[in-house]
Amino acid sequence: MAKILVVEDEQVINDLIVKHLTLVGHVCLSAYEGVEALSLIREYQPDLIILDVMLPGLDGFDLAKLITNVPIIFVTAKNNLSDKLKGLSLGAEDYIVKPFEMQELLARVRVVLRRTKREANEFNLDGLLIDFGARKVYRGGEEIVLTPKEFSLLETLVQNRNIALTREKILRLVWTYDYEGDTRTVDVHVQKLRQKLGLKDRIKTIYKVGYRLEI
Amino acid sequence: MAKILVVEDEQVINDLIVKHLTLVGHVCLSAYEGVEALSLIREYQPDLIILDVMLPGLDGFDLAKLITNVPIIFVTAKNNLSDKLKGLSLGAEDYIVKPFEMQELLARVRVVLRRTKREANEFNLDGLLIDFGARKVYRGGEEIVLTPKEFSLLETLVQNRNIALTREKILRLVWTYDYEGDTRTVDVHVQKLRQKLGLKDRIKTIYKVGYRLEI
DNA sequence: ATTTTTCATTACACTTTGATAACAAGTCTG
DNA sequence: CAGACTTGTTATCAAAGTGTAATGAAAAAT
Repeated sequence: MAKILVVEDEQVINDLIVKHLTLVGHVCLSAYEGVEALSLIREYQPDLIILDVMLPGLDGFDLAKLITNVPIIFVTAKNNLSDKLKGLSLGAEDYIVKPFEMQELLARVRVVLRRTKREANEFNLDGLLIDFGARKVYRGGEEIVLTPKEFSLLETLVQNRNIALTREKILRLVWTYDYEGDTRTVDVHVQKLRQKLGLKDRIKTIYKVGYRLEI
Repeated sequence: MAKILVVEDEQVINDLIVKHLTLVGHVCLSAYEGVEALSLIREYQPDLIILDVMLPGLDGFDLAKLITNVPIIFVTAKNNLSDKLKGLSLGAEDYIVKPFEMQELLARVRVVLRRTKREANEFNLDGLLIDFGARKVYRGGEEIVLTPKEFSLLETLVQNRNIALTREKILRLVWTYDYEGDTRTVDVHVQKLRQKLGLKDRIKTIYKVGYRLEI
């Protein structure tokens, strides 16, 4: 399942959370204060952090500021609006107030993991399913076969969706960064994508600039 | 800025939510029951749905099952664990219990949008939203189509707002550095911007000098 | 080694842009 | 306030950009 770090100074609660998470199949790590948590994060790169706000020393909010790229669910005794806002604005995926039912925590963990996993691996656009792991694309269960270059182009368009990409930037991202070819090459591949995927309206041409995938 | 659909049968609450979301720059749609919501979703493709669980006819949970690809924040009066679990398992992005503080709702909306949309590089001027990443401009949700030169000119005016720019400087910034054309070309493009964007009063002419965007 | 696939390039039709000219309107200065 | 100069506004058309299909070389698969 997932590697989850539980940062909570009260040992009883920490153990309880770990026990439940382990029961549903996750691998857990415990930390009892902020600095310890930081080194565990660096060493083990957990998939999710459950983080108590009230910690001795470095508190949960300070810790959250130092973490990027790992989803966080805050846990706190304070049912206090400004703390909630603070947590959410620090990039928390969720916020849960003690006392909470263990079932609710588990449900929220499931949601966050489902989301982060799915986001990393696949993308849904109109009726089109893009599987980045397998580098395959499906429409209504049927695979649409893309060549490697076509898939890479689609991938960078999706990663930079709603952003205008110049042909030069696309060349650097999809081809090698020192590619010396014609920028018209990009055009031809974009046409292929539009045609194969039926994304005529989604992949917009920006005259004199490049292309943009609009979602 | 995002398109948000508010599905809530109590008009007072619906209006209140819409009011706050609009104040922070979103474009809102209201639905007062499930079937109406469905057709609005199909027609307008909102970026986010705020969905009351208790609805006449088709309820929030049933509605959620019919929706894919649009994030949902459930709103409900029931602070009831099994309902929360049901909502979260149906793929809700979040779950918020009445009575809630409007600030908390806004914070959760921000979190969901940050996650789904990725924050863009935007600038707000009067009712005008300039998205530099996408190279698009909106007024009241409607896109105003600018040509490449027009957008570049707008960009440099914004970057140098409240500074008087000579025509020569504008030529160097927007056109090529060694552009050999007439400075009257700048005038024509400035007129186009004033006309398209309704910035007659904002883009000031400085007699014998050039132009300045005043904010 | 032969066949198949991929993909860069070219060519040509079609679309969009925007520099310029020409005239109208506005602003300044003596 | 009149003339000189500056800026506003509109229309036009050459030049530049893009869509698309075809071609053949290079790479990959068989």
